[in-house]
Amino acid sequence: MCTLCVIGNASNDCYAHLVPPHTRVNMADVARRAGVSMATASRALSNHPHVAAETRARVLAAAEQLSYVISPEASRLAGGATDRVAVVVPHIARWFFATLLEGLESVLREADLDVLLYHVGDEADRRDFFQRLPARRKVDAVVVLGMPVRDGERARLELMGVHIVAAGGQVENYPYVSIDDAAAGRQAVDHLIFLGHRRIGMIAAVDPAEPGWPANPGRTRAYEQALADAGLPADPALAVTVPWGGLPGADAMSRLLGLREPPTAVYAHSDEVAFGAIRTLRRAGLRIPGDMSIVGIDDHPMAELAELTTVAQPVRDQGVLAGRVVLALLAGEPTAGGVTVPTRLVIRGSTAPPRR
Amino acid sequence: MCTLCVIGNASNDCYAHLVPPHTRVNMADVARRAGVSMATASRALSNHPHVAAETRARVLAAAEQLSYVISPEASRLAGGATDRVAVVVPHIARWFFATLLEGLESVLREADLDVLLYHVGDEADRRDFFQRLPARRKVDAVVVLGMPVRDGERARLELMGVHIVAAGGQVENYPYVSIDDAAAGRQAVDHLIFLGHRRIGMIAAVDPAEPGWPANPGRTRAYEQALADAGLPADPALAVTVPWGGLPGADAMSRLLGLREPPTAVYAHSDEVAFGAIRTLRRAGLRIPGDMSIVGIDDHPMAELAELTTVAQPVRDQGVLAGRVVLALLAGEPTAGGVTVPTRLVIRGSTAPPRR
DNA sequence: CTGAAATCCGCAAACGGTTCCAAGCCCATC
DNA sequence: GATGGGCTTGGAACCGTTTGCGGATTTCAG
Repeated sequence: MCTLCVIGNASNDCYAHLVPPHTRVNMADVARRAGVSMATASRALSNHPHVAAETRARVLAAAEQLSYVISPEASRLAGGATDRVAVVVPHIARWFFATLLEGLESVLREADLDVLLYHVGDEADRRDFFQRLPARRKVDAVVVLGMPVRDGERARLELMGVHIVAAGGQVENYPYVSIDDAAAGRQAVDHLIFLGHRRIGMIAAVDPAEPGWPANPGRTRAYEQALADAGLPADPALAVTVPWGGLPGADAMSRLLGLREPPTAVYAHSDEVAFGAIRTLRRAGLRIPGDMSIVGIDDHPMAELAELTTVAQPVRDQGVLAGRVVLALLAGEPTAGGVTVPTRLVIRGSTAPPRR
Repeated sequence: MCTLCVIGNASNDCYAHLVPPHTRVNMADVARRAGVSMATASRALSNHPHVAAETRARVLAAAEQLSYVISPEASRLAGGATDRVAVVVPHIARWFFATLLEGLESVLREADLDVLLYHVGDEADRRDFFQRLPARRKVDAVVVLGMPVRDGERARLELMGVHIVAAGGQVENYPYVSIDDAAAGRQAVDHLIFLGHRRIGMIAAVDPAEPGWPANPGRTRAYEQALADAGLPADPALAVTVPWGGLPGADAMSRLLGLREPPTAVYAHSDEVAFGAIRTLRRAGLRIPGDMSIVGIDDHPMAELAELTTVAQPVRDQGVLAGRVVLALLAGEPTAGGVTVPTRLVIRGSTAPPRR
């Protein structure tokens, strides 16, 4: 049955009772109807202790009957929380960030917190965001998704005076949740080494919107380290860095194929980049994994369709965990400094021992 | 130079002057410093007319020096707008919706409007959203992205008393921006027919979160109509409907291949579904387009990498246009009832004349 | 130089809640 | 049977802006 319904309508699609917006009812109306003071009404509605159960019920009933909704502005102004959290993302449309966001939103929504979305893409956006702090005074917490934050920017952020949480990124100054990039990279490269590859290429990706920044350091270091640990020579020509994306990935693979002595396997920093690489191989008439093995990171949904071996990371979960951290912070509970979620190698059809 | 800077710091990375959050300055402080009343300060800050230029400048200067930020709550409470718009999406992480959102966010952000994100996925979410109207009293407008809205739900939405805009979907009751699905479908199917295919399959997709709803009617009708117009027989076995997604797409193609007389070409309602179909074909050892042509709709970024022929729709643009409509509505300008953006066939390597 | 019109500006009343403080009440304890 | 203490409840002071209204000042034609 419709929870707001006055007339006991049994249908869930009861829309009859809701008053039109110009008939704004406020807490005073509710209080009057319940025969209590506003103070009591306020306490009853916001679940404060020290309100007689019977009184609370009466207030709640009155509120329902009037289909009263609290004014968030007034509430906040008078000292309450905003019940809003800002989410800052460098890319909205990329699978990784969108999925992170989806997980985060779900737990925030469940806790009745509103999500304010801030897209901070290129350098201009950053400057604007951290300088103007458009979220200032508007939120109880801010979550930074998959995005490095510079020292100066951190200083600004902190001036907002709210909780800060990081997820899916390389920020460790705040409570964070992310994977261990170095470990993930090792899983990928070690797999290739285990298969017997000795000449392994790497396609590293940098954010096209932030060309100045280095590619993911953990994933890069993992490659170098794995090679070193296996006693394999490090050939700088085998490591190519391109902007993030499928097409650049395709280019990168072209460069690798143009080498006098191309690799027999390639480790890509991300699945999307790997997909591009695959296209180049297919166009070149090369077989995967026969002529070339390739492994990515992420386990993008398309990886399964492309039969791509990859290192899976629980993206949505990271968002969910970040949301829980926010909730804990808001509740004043102590939280662990950071959470690292595990990754795992998913072997599909794109990797095999090198042809001898 | 830093726009907030009091001390004339030439660097853009000047963070020194911002006061910590506990030193909250309010408009009274600004007014005092500028030597005017709060009323004048308010008018100056919100760009009202009838404020002497010199006075305004003085107020603005005072505000800068104190690094004052207006309290949105108080402002709203006293009668201003919320400067927030709710965006309702059925899926956050899918490319189509995320891209729409990205476009929308960019123009809203530019207009200094905040974006409140509401994920309304399955039936339970819908019920909750439309019943509780969690966005009520919180926004100046709501944008519904790529999502049908039932009549009863519309009634609820309208009770919010704010502007409503639809984008990327099949809603025509509000100002909307979308493609012509029927036309897009025709472009895809007509292309196959033009190539000489006479036995054409269709993979229609329904939202897995809303299994009760039909697949996109425009795209379905386009298929039937195109066949009819070309004088081709309509074989019901050739039209299979599956939940949206790559894996279901793969299943669908399996079913099509299991037919006594399989099609020579397949029209998929969306690229993602087509990708799944492609995997099945590849696993079956069939060649594309040699043994089977396939065309999708969307021009997903991956389509280029998969060499998929598809009907491109300007997704981001639809979001941008929807944002402009919101702005116009908020400004009180009259707006056209709806905008239909064009689609175009992008021929890649997945289609060719049937083998004879 | 004068008077009216056009601008500017300040006062104070909302806007819709939250919460401190104190008063009223009931009940158990001494 | 009085006293003390714990729940409940109401009164009222904010929270930080916007804005209608009226007074003050400037502008400009006559």
